[in-house]
Amino acid sequence: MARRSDHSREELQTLILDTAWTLVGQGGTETLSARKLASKIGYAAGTIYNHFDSMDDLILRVNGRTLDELFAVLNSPACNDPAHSPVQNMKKMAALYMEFAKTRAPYWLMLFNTALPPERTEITWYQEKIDLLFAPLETQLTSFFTAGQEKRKKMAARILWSSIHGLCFLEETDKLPLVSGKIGALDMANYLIESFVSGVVIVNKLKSGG
Amino acid sequence: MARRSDHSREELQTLILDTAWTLVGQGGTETLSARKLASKIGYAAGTIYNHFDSMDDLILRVNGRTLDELFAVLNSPACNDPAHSPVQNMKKMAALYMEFAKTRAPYWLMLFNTALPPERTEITWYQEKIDLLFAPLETQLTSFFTAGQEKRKKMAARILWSSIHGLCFLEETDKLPLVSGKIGALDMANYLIESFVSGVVIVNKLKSGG
DNA sequence: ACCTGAACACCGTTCAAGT
DNA sequence: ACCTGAACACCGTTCAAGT
Repeated sequence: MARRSDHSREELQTLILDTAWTLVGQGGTETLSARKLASKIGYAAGTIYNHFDSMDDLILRVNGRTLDELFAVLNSPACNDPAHSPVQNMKKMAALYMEFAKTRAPYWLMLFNTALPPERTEITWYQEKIDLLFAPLETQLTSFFTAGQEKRKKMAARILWSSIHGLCFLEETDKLPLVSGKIGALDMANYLIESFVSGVVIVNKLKSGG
Repeated sequence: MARRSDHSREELQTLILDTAWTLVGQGGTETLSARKLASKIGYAAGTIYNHFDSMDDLILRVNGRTLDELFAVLNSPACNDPAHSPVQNMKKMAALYMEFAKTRAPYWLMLFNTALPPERTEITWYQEKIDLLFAPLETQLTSFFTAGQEKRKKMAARILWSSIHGLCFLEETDKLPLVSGKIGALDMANYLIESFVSGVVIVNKLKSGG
């Protein structure tokens, strides 16, 4: 059969992506298959390959959308409040991140369960989205570093981000052993932020000679 | 056909597990399939289900073996050296962990890409293996806490572990944006350990009234 | 130019039938 | 008691054939 006039090329492309998004939301990565997706939109499975390189490519696009949503969350005024201290703002960011992981679990899990393709260095749009995620945290950290400590500030942002992610990830996947009492990953993230920032201030003073 | 006298029940069970181990080592989780595994040991695919509940169960056993290896690494004298400071020992632990992640990549990745089954609360042997992993780190942290701060010490161990894992994970999966210069996850782990421990000491002093 | 249907090469899992 | 072979219900991906 020939081209169908139902949808333009762009329409069909976003229809596929939207439907993939819905399927992942319903049951995680496992629910997403080319055949299921195709039947859902009334096309043959092969048609998907006319609009996406592979299922992995499609998953990457879904992940891109998730990264966009995550960025919106971490950029919300709630965790960039001038009336609050940087530490308070960062604690809020951690809380929002963990809430995102819980409420959007299937998307968030897919983000980390899927490996980037080997030619990932060429997928700059994806790396750029990831880069963006670290910016809000860097902003909150500025007051603890001098102008000459740009590199250390970048390190601190990456460390905090990875650490909070690690806590969240191990908790969500039940790989973080419980502490007696009702202590969850968020309490630990708060403890981490307090201690790490205090420590950074000291270490910085020592390095700058004092 | 009937039971074959080639292998005893235990022999066949470990043969399956060993072969699964080899397959994962060769090409990661994707290389492991019931059919491939069965043909490799000269049995029908169905036989595997006579010795393991499912492929997920088998993967869990492989993960168990990985956890054992990881524990051996983190328990090595190299990172529990009385001649070294706790901070030095913890840095060594971080280095060994990251080396493990690199050299045993397929096993290490499988550990975190596979979700625990819903009845996980009943799989105590797995949770116990995870628990064990945190013990060496707790040991190194003892000197920074008083006897009454047991809970905070446990928190600190979990935080440091999760954080180092987070750094390692994001780096290994290319999700940690680079800092200019040759700064890798290990440098960040070292920075984290220094700063966090310094911070913990201060925060503890404040809490105990000073 | 694009869509289909069928094909290819795979999966996990179950189970009657056989010894 | 345990193993097989075949079956069931799926996969991702390709591509000649059709419009």
